[in-house]
Amino acid sequence: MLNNYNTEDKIIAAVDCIIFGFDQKGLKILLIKRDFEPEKGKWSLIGGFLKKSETFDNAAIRILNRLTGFINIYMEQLYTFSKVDRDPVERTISVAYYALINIEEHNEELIEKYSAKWFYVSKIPQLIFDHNEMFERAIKRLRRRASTKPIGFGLLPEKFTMLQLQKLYEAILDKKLDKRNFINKINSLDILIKLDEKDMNSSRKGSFLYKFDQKKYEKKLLDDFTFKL
Amino acid sequence: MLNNYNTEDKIIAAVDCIIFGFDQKGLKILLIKRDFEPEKGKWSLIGGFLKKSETFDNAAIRILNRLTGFINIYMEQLYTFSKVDRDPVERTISVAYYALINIEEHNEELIEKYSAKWFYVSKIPQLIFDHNEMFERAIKRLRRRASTKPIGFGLLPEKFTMLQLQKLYEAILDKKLDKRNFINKINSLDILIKLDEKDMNSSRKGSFLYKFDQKKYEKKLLDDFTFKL
DNA sequence: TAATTTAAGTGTTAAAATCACATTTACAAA
DNA sequence: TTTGTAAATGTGATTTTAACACTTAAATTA
Repeated sequence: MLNNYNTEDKIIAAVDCIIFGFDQKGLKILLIKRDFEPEKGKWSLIGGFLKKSETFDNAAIRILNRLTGFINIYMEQLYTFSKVDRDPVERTISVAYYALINIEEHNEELIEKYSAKWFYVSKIPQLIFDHNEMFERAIKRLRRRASTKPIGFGLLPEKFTMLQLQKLYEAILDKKLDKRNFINKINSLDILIKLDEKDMNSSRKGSFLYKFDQKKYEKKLLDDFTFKL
Repeated sequence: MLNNYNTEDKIIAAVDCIIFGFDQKGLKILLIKRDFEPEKGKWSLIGGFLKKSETFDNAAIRILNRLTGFINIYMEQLYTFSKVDRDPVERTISVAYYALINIEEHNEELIEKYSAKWFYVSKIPQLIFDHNEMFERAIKRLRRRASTKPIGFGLLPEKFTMLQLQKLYEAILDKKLDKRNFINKINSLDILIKLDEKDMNSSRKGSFLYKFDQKKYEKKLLDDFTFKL
């Protein structure tokens, strides 16, 4: 005899995404002005509801894609939030994800269509529901993760300078780093490709561009290598 | 006008607990023989369903308490599993938690009542649904967490010897540690209280017992102290 | 009560990683 | 060709980690 769980409560499950981006001035997240009640007009994370036929990962990708147009970005499940009254309309649980995107490549039109806006992480407004809590957890996780896995590269353009990379890590880790020590450390990891090209925007001398060497990194992983910054 | 989410899918939400314990021979988890279909008779994590009126944390505590009688133990949300067909009966998502308990104090009767059994982590049988995957994720998390937070103490009796503590960390981290280096390291953290008592079971000389000094640890935390093992 | 047995307790040294720090170089613009 | 600007580069001091073996305390037994 199959038990059919008939007596169990059913609830609505949502997904919310903390989308990180990075520009010269620092780390940001993408927020939207909520266009429906409750809390219409307030700032909110990007979210949506789970369909019966998909996983939370699927839902997160679907939702992120709808807003940004991106299809292949770093995304990780963060935590599941379930305070009973977190959504005033109805009992809803929400699985939060965080994503890292290259801010230069996002789709302007979509951003506009959804009245989305980038906010520096030091200036996040009050958000609906428990979204501030979600953000706090996300940035904590990002800080830990970025110092043990090379996920940060997802926030940069494909080609970047050492200084950009350093500024990125300074933004993520929220502390100043020493230039020489940083470069020495990165070089010792030996997971970047130094290109012949230079970025001539920042100085007369120009600074060399680098790429992250995904293949080399994966090969090293097999050899018990750990990224540690 | 309040949107009421009427058109959204509703699903059943479950909680599953990976319960860690520790004895002289190593790290273990508590499993039960499932007494209802589907998969009746197979080994499974301890689980239950989320009620509309509780959070996942509440549900996890309730479920754990029903089985072990414990009320105040280290427990942490791990990950949310949502493969569409993970439960063959019905679409169900499950939030996994892991808990650390002092194996000596658990309630024998309850264990028997639920046909529960301890399994060494190196000898976990095939479990129902995606429970093996849950276990793998739990032990990975435990390993990381135990080396940055002093959670391991939850697995030991209140008073313990240095050797017990070392064996515990060897079991968690799954590697041999050097006795002198381990003691030096622990002592340098300065978060244990050395008692006047000795444990005379293990040797003629007897070995001193220690307690974890929660208050001192918390005070140090304020001072930007990090546990690192 | 002296000798034996057993695990507990204890420090030092070498190697590696981290940290602090200042000058030279390449290039464009004037 | 001189000047201005940011990029590029290396060394020594300090701290942390890792390897390693003998002495001590106490119960047991001869």
